[in-house]
Amino acid sequence: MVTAYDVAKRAGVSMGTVSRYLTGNGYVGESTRARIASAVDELGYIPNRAAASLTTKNTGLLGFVVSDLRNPFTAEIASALSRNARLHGYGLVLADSMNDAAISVEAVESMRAHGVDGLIVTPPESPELNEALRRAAAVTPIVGIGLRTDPMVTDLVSSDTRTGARDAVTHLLELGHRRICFIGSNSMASGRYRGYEDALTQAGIAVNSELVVLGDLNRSAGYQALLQVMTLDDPPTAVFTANDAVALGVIQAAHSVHLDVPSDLSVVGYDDVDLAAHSVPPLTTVAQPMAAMGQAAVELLVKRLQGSDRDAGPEQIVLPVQLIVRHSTGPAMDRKH
Amino acid sequence: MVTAYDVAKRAGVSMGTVSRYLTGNGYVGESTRARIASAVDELGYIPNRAAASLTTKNTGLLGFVVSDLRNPFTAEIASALSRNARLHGYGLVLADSMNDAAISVEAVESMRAHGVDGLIVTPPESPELNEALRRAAAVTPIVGIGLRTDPMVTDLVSSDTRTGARDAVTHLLELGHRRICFIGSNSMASGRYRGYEDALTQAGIAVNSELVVLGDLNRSAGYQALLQVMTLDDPPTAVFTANDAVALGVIQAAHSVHLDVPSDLSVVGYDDVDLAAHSVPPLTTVAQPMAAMGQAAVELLVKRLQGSDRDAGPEQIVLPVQLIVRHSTGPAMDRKH
DNA sequence: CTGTTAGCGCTTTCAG
DNA sequence: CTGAAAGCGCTAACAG
Repeated sequence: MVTAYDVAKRAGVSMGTVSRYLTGNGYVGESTRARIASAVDELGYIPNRAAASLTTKNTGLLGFVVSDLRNPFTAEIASALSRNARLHGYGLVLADSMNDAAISVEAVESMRAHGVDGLIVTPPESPELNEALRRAAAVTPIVGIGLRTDPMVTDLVSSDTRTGARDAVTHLLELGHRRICFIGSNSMASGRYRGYEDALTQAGIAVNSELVVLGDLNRSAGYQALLQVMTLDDPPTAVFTANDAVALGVIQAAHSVHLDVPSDLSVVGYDDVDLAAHSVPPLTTVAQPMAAMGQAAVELLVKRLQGSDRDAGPEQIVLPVQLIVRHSTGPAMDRKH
Repeated sequence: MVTAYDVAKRAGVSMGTVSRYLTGNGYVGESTRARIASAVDELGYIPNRAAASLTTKNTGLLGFVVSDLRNPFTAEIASALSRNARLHGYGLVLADSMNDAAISVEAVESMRAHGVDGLIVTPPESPELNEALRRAAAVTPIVGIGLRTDPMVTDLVSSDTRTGARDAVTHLLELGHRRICFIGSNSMASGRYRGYEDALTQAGIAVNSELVVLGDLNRSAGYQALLQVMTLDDPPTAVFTANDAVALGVIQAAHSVHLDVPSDLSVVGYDDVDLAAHSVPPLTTVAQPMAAMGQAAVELLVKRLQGSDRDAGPEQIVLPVQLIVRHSTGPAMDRKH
């Protein structure tokens, strides 16, 4: 292995000088600089960051504990993180927890052992993880992406779900829909539900609990939910769902009962997964700015790492979301005939 | 920061003993062991692997330079790598090159600087990368996933593309198709094309160059290609494409000219991307064993790292591929009427 | 079974 | 502007 010492010897200088050259701390004469430079590449020298970290206390590594890499959503965030970490001179250590709390905790510890300078985490799902993060936060800046941790020990990057949902429902309202169904997860406190309420309220329409169905967030849940609401005396003409999977299930259910989307029923999803653009009809949905979220997360972390606000209180960044109108939504039809 | 020294002090032993306890090398008495154990967790001690690496020469880190994380394909491999690395006690450093050769090279160097014990790389696309890998290979075991590097310096994990393609075409043949079109990329040397040839030859059918169209591997290329072959005097009744995107384009084109899939035209794709299961009709396609490939890559690397065959010649693992029959293929129809 | 003692490769004072 | 020297946290002989 070629070390800084070898470089020093070859360039005829001391190790201290080589180090100053490499780190950019302290002066190095013009000609010395040149000699070191050529020694470096003649030898193919690559500095050992682990050794450096021993004195500098940082490894140049950022950790990312991701809930599920196979989700295109988080994969895109991971991609953005990799890119932005690189742009700031950091490497990225990745651990896919596959939605398993125990693995997440293990991953956080492992990353601490590897001395990551900062940590990025997507949806902290469990008390144990929260606890592990709390411990880690004492040593290392952490930023969460997406959901908020319970005791909010970390910085947070999220998107403006509530506004996104409001926009989606407003879009439906503007198309003339009045009976708009919400199919979502169990939390009425979710931004998606609140945005739905906001839009209706703003339009002077009361929320009708018959039109709100809460359950799992997958295709079959959407399928069932739609069949259920269509049995109402006065069924909805549009539905807003908490995610695209549900929306796709809704569309499928609609077809199964010979309802055309969008002429008989408009549906808007949430997330803009890959599938959304290719469903039939292509899905109107709300896209989260994944790349921007990844970038914001890295920048937040780097600011903590390099800035003076190392110990400032938790910060939160909320990014705007975008309604993407495709072909699953259309004008409300008069149900009379 | 709490160090091994603190633990030693608290447990009333020497650092050497703590080290032996931690690494498992050498004997540590029962009671001593217990005292160290409690000191460790009272203090919340986490060993510093970077420091350890200084003497052990390994960091417990595996590097993964991925061609494009947003491809569900490689994302799944990344997920498998993360999982298997963890199972073997390694962390995973990830760099998404976004198909950029310069970034790939930079990533390889960065990983060397971080001292990864081994490197995993998906499709080495450029001469520069090949060169960087060649340099790195002198120091670190490398395994490629997918394509082969030009001078084959690295171990390789791939899937049996040729057989997969042959199976796909044979499936079409068994359905009675005789005029089967191949839509693929520019390389006739590709396994996919060769598998197509194999199957036809085996069935005693000559390859008809009219039915082979080579070009880009995306949706619109597939769309165009189909339109083109359908203008032949005797158009194909089935098409085998080099990937799912192309297949989806083909289906779209078929619909646009009022051809029903599969009754008028059968189509089979390659890759089994997420979309494939959800297209209309769901796509018959060939799935690569991504998870198995990730696992094989890690195991190959770990074997090099821990085994005695550190310097054995390059090894190659070819994993079997699986034809997934869905609904885009059906019996050949007589074109007479 | 356990303590002592050299380093590992690099950064960082501190003198020159 | 540059050299010398003292560690950083840990492991690996080597004695005992």
